[in-house]
Amino acid sequence: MPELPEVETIRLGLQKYLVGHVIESIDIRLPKMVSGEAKRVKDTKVQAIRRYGKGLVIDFANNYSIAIHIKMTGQLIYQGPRSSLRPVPSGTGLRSSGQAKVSREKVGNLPGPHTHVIFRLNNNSFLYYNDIRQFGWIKIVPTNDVSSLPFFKDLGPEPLSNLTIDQFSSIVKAVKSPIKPLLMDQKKIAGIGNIYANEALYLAKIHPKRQPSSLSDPEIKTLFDAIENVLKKALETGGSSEWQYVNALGQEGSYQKIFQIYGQVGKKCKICGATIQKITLGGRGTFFCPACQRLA
DNA sequence: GACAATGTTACAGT
DNA sequence: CACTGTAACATTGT
Repeated sequence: MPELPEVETIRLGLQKYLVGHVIESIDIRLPKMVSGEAKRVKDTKVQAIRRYGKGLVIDFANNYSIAIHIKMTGQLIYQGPRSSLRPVPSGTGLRSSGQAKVSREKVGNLPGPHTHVIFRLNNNSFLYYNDIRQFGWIKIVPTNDVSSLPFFKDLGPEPLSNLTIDQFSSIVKAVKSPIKPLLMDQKKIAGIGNIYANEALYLAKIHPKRQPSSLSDPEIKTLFDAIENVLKKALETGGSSEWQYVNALGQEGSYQKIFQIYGQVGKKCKICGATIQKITLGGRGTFFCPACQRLA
């Protein structure tokens, strides 16, 4: 699911296959998914792919950009020659070409019934935007305007790059909502969603309902480290493909195979053997070990 | 049929 | 205005 590790994995794929190429045509099958003038990003080179939290930005040489949010069920899938103009770092879960195993179950033939936008590129390749629930959006805007778009405007710091422990500590101490909704608040910290909030709190042995102001400094540091460890591990394994998520080549990640707490209701805690419980918090499914993650 | 599903976002209430 | 909590968006699967 598209949280920071999943969106970053997609970004690495798009960077590898799109940069340097040119969009020749854009087929918008579901107009409500797209805003702005599509013609602005035709016939100009893709320069870079950026990610902020769970948002993606494709920058073009003419200073226009495509901003994309795939929300819960969006997929961005590249089909075409796998010639790369720049290397992809290893250990990112993006399997090398040749060995690629596209998830037929999650992708199917393209375009499919949930393909809403099709980009055709100059090297005989295609980028498909699929989205079952149609919650996502694609916005074509001048590059300078991206940072003032509603989603990007108020985005908090990046947990894997510019978030410091001091900053995290002051954010935590200032908030009155329980700790789990805080972790998922994109305005406070960018990129953490329901799965990794659950996993990080379990790893840090902190109850999802704990009041942030009640956390000790060591607990805050432990949580800070847990967030980093969980997100890095998820990146290494290509993200979680519990539902629709696949990378830019249509391949699944494997982090869902090592979920410690998310979705594990009724199973035994691997640390203490207690039965994992599920509650609803902030409208989201919340999983925790009642023994390891105590409220008091 | 009821319910839940990775995420924002608009709205109501304090 | 700032903050917090809840429902809504649309579709699929159990």
